[in-house]
Amino acid sequence: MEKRERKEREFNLRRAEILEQAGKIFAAKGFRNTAVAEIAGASGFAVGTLYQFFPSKERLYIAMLTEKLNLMYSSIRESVTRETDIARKIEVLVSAQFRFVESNAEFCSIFSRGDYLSISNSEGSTELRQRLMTDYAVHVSLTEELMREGIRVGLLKKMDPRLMATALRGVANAYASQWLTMGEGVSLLSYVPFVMDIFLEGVRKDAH
Amino acid sequence: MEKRERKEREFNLRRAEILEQAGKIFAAKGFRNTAVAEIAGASGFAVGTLYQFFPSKERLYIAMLTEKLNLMYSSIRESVTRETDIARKIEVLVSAQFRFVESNAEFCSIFSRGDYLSISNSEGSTELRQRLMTDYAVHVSLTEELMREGIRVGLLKKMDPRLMATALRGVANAYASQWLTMGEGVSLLSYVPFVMDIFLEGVRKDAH
Amino acid sequence: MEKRERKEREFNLRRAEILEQAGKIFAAKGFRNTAVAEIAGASGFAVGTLYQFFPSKERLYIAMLTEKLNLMYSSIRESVTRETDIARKIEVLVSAQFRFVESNAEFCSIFSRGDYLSISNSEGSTELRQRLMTDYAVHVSLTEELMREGIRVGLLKKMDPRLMATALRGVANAYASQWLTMGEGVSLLSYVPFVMDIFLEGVRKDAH
Amino acid sequence: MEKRERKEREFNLRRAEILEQAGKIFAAKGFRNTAVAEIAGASGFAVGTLYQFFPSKERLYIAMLTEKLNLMYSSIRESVTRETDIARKIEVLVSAQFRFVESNAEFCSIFSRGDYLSISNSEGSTELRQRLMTDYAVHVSLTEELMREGIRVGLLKKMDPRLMATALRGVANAYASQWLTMGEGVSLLSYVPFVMDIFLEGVRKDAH
DNA sequence: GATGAATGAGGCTTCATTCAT
DNA sequence: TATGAATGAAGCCTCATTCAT
Repeated sequence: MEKRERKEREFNLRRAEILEQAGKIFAAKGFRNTAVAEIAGASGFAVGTLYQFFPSKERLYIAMLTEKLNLMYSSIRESVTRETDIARKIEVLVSAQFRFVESNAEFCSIFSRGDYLSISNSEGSTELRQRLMTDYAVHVSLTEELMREGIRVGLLKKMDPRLMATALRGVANAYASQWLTMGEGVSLLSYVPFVMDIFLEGVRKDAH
Repeated sequence: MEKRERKEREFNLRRAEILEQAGKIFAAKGFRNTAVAEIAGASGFAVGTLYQFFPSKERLYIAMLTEKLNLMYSSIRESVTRETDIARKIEVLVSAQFRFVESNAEFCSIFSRGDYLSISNSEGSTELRQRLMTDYAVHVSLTEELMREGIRVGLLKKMDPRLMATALRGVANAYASQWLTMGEGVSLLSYVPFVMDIFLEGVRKDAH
Repeated sequence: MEKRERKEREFNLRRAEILEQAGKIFAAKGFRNTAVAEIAGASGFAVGTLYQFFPSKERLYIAMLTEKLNLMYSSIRESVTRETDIARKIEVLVSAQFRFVESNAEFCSIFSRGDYLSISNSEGSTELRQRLMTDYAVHVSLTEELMREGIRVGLLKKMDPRLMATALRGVANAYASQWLTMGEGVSLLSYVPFVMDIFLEGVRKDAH
Repeated sequence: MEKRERKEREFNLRRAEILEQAGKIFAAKGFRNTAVAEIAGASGFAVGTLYQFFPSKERLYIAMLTEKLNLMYSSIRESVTRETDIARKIEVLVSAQFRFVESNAEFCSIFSRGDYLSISNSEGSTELRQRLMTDYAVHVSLTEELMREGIRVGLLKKMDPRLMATALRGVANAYASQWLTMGEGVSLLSYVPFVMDIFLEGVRKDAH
């Protein structure tokens, strides 16, 4: 019987539609300023229907955040894996992030604004924090791993990989943030060379 | 008659106490999750009393944010002005920020979380955004100005000063953020040399 | 599908029930002295439910006032229109008003007390004032029109119709007010002949 | 020792000043919409000082109302007593009322709006109602007495004096109300002849 | 006696969640 | 299964009254 299967597909489609709309609205207005009714309206369902997909506003928020974030992390991981040269790997780490930010500007503003910590201090809060932290830690590990490899192969100087990783993320995030708020017509990707140049060579004038 | 003077001093003391407590609680729970009654309780006043110092929860929030931020900006500006060497100026730009972050960890987490955008879409919202933007723009200008001077005196290579300034802020903020969340026992200030090294020299291994 | 129709009917029934109870309580205690929770309780709904019918306490008050007032005005107008003789028209103007007052004693006490001006000086206030004034002006016009016609057909003496209309309303209102406050067992309608007699003939003893 | 005397005079002056300002503001905004602080400000005293003259907002309101009302009643009574002719007495009853309304327009609008019933249903309410009723009853008695005398001396036709009194007050009040709301440049007193004419002769055209 | 800052109960309104249809 | 009206707890703010100075 394929009925169950079709049902499940439909269920997932609806669930995705809700998450899609929720992402937009949460991104635009923040967690507390967003009413469940609004998300329901935007996704074409009744309020009560939302509660058949997600048991609470909080869990909907958490689901939206973690699923989308994991999309970003895995897309970055994939891109990096595809490269073999360590210099290219590092560059791709940045460009993959930038590509995601460009395609998900609204969503990313949640993080550039930190709204993800707006949920109450109840149980759910710590759970979300945990999941986000864990996912983030994985991403950080990846970056640090690349630094370590860079040192091993003689591309990078000897330095605590964690310090280098933090710096790289800092530069990348700064450009992403600036692009998100000031967002001129330019593509964020066009900044990748500058990120790499500053990160690798620094800004001091060469002594000749 | 010095009575008025004493009154005014007392008024300011109480106002400061409220701002102090409000800063802590807002930092911990965000704007929407913080109840006015909670701030009142923490600062030892009745709810109604708060409203003799601030006409609304929103204005209290705005006052807290802008006053504290300006404290940071002006302390940074002062420190920078005291130096004459451009390399030192840049270093002090970072260390002064780090010093402020260390002394105001809770407060700074508001920004590392972006909660400052949680206030409603009413009039106050745009006003706050304006003030914050303006203040921030001044700080950005200062950084860019230092970059420009660095180029002029031959310390920094020729590059868009804005790109360099963004990168510097990115690296500094990344270290500050990490320190805020992971906060080990180490002083944030001890990272200044690493920031400067990475920013100026980059992380590529020297060819010898 | 008649479901929507039934829903609408139910909606209107509930709305009417709320207006009914609101009318009673507002009449008894005035606008400011009446708590929304009280109306909710009296009409058997939760507080939040009221706000699905009326967007604010003020709008509920305005709705209650204007809808009921228009009921009175239109019932008076209808009664008057049904008559042809001008003397009868004038008499019916009074008796229709008295009949309404008898059936809506509580509501009318709002006006005999002027509570309708208790709402705040905000936007809503002027709007209500406008609507009431307009509706009232229409009623005054009707009365004056009758006076004018009375003069034309030779029933009434030549005098400013406005002065006569004001006097007639004054006498009628005085009886209604007295009945509302002192309200003995007698019907207010039984006073119509006295109103007419005094208004038409005056109280001076006939010279014979 | 005349110190006590001077004190008392001062006390009464201040008390009168407060009542004066309270009258204006209550008249303009109603009981519930008027803040004690506002009255204090207008009369140049601190809030706490008001409470040395009146134990509560409610009692201040009651004092203001009853004292001013008694002023009106007694001025009317005096004027009436000064006349000997019954026709003149009745006319003076109206003109004295009109004169008071003209000099105390703001205050009178309290009654033309019924705000005097806005105070809470607690103890004070019934007390105020009682006092107002009593005072009003005295005034009604006076009017009825005049009617009775008018009948006795053959000026008025035989009719229940109460019905006549009510009608007279109705006509007078209607003109006063209209003058209060529409208040053109004309003096209210100029309407006395019309009141008397309509009341005594009615509006029917004389058969000739 | 005069002051006005402090108090806190009480009011209006919002909105996440439930449940009868 | 989908709906959306009903619920009521919780939040922000006001203001009559008190009391330390």
